[in-house]
Amino acid sequence: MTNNKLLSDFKDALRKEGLKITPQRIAVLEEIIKNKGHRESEDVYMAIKTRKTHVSRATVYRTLDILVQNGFARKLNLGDGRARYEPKIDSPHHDHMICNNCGKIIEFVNHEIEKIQEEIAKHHQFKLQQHIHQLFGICKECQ
Amino acid sequence: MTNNKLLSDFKDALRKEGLKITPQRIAVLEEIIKNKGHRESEDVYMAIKTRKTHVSRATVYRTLDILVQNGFARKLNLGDGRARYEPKIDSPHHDHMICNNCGKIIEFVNHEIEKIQEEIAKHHQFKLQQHIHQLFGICKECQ
DNA sequence: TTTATAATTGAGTATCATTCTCATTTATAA
DNA sequence: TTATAAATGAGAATGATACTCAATTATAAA
Repeated sequence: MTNNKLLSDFKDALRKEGLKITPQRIAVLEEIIKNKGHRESEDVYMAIKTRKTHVSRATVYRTLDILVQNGFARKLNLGDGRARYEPKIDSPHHDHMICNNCGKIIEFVNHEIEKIQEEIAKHHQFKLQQHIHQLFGICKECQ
Repeated sequence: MTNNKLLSDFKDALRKEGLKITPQRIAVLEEIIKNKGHRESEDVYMAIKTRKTHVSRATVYRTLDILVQNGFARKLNLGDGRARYEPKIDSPHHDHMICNNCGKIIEFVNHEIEKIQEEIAKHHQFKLQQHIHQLFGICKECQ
């Protein structure tokens, strides 16, 4: 998926929701899909501010919410009090391994776990909507 | 494990750490092992305050940390900005299913997932220390 | 048992990410 | 071009948790 396609998808989504297409919203989308991954709101705010578009922290938070709500981004809670945002497009579902020493984030995918999860939910007649699966420890480089 | 045994274990742990045995610390332990599970700090604070021992929020937070550090309690991050604490004694390792509607917390155990997790970590030469595995959705009663 | 003292406590303040408020600005439909 | 509802931004509010420091207390030693 090209960035142009993404951009127009985002504009479509905004229209569909009755939201306006503003330079700030476009800038947040562009910053997020740069695919540096796992960005903090403050990060995104600073990057946009430094580069070109005038934006406020409030608008960054608001736009990140829109991105999450419309499936363009995923919001991660790594337990340190600061949310992270990653682009959701083109990236298959994955979970995260976080280094307790250097903070590095490694993505992992495991279909077996996904399957077992679903079985567990089913067994409890629980309608599974999302999940968080994070492994914390010390990465290869930090040992 | 009786509560008396637990109490004396806690006292031993405090001594071992060079910490003093205070009524406030004992009260926090007692409140946590009541096994209502998944207690918020504010909960614990109110319960102790209402019943008997004079205690402050600060001391509750400090003591909960001591309990976690010494393996008497586990701290949960459910993504809503308020930590939960559960007694760790006698309870086998488990993860949590959280109802997005009513907030109910259901515990689940799955050894297969634990095993796969370890394999994933090993594969990345990652030294696994803790993990978070939470399933969010709608519980049986809320459907 | 008393004393000395370092640890603990509590009240209130600080912090920090995030959300809210509301006056001003702007995108967009007509 | 205009009208207007939505969006924005600056700063204040929020809420959980951590910090500060003077007063209190547990405990080891006398």
